[in-house]
This record gives sequence, structure tokens and C-alpha cells, in this order.
Amino acid sequence: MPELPEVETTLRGISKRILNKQINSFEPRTEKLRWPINKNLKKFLKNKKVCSAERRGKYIILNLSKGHLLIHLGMSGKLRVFNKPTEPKKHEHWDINFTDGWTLRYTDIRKFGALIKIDTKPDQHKLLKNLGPEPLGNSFNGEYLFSVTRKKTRPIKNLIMDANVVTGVGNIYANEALFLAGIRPRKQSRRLSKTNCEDLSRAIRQTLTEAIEAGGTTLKDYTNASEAPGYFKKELRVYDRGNLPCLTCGAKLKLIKQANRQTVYCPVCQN
DNA sequence: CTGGTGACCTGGCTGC
DNA sequence: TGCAGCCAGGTCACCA
Repeated sequence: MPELPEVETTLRGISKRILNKQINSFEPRTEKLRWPINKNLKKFLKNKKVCSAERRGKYIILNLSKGHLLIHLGMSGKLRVFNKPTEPKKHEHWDINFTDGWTLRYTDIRKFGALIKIDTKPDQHKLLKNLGPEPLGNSFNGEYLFSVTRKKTRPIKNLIMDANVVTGVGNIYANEALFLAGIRPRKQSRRLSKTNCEDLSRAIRQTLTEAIEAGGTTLKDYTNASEAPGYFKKELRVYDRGNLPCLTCGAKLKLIKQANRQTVYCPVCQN
């Protein structure tokens, strides 16, 4: 799925087309995505205005004139906006139609995404309240990473993919950032030095920033709000390159499995 | 509390 | 061609 850069790209793409607009109707075409879609959502959204839109980790939050809407893209979710009426195709699970004729449409082949109505403060919602710091924010740095890695026995890759430690780093960018920092994915978190933590926090920041600038990564089917692919794939140095030569030293990249996810690293460049 | 695994769902690819 | 089996950008819920 979309990791943080793809969610950010999506948010930027839809924002200008939905901000300050009034919702005319909500049309769901599925009972449930990851969770059942609230039966009152049609009524709840009717006539509400989209006041602002923001991202928290991989979640998109639409702040409405009253209440909030939480959107997660799961593994295969996409949002796009258009103003020419189109017949919804298979896997196009819901539309939010605005009074000016524009539509926000959600597509998700695997239905791991979510659409949730929130009445209270969003940051107190159970899906958001335990999230770790934003990797591109000021509170995420080497010092923070050093403090959270102490006493942790799990591999560093598993740790940085834990949304409660730092939110938004998925499998692609975890692999890439560890390569950039020269750290083995299986290294025990508590064995990272202060320098390792500085390097890794910087690598995560750099990898995500570059991916956002490239419009995200398209592996198979990610497209942004205007259906354009992301261009970061050509920058990937280890992800999806198992057994191919390291682009830095030529050594054969190792392919292993961690927590049921594919991990690729260079046995020479990463220690 | 920590850490590991199964489950959710569909489609594409590989290999027999 | 057909089909079984495996894999995929996420992460919650549950269990030891």
C-alpha cells in the first residue's frame, strides 16, 4: 500500500479539490471495508463542509464543519477526484459528492482500508491516540530513537515499522532507510549505538522526503489523486531487489523474511 | 508490558 | 490452458 509518501501525495492531490466544499451526498457501495461502514454516515455527512484535511501517519483526516472523517487506504486503497460523472466500476466502494459537482471516489481492491466517522477529538480516537511521532516532525530524531531502542530485543526493522514507535514507515521505506543508514535489519534494537540512531533517523527522514518529492512509489498499481503513478521506484536501492547486485558495492543482496514481510539488505554495506 | 502470528481480501504471477 | 499455491504497499486482535 501506500506508505507515508503515497498518503501525503494523495492528500495533496485531493485537498485543493475538496476544501471548503459542501457535501451533497455520500454513496457507499459496500457494507464494509476493514470494518463495517457506519449506517448513519449518509446522514452524518449530508450538508457538512470540509474545513481542512490533514495526515497523521498513514491516516487522512477530514475535519468537517461538525465532526471528522478518518480515511485509511490499507494495502490497495486509492482516492481520486473528478467532476465528470462516471459509472462506478468494481472495487470503487464509495463516493462523496459535493454540491459543486465534484466527486471524491475511493477504490480498494483488497478492502483493507477504512472509513470511520469520529465525533470526538480525532487524536483521542483509539486508532490514533497511541501513534508514535511523525517521522518528518521535529520530535523524531536520533535522541528519540536512541531512547526507544534501549532494552528492546526485537529487530530494528520491526521496531521502525511499529506505528506506535514512529508512524508511517512501511516495508519499502524501512528497507531503504536501513540500507542508507548502513544498518542490518535484523540487528537487535538495543544494540544500536547513538551514532546508529542518528544515522537511521536521518535516513528515514531523507528517504521519505525524497519519495514525497518524486510523488510516491508505484510498484504495481499505486496512483495519485489524478491517476498518475509515482516515480520513486527507480530510486529504490534494495526493496524488491533480492539476489540482485548491490548498487553500491556489487555484492549479492540478501533476501530474508521478518515478521512475515520481505526484507532485503546488503551483507557488505550494512552492519 | 513485549513480541509474534493469524486474519482480513482480491488479483497477479509462477510452476506443475 | 487450468489450477493450486504463493505473494503483495497494512495493522488490528489475540495469544503466549
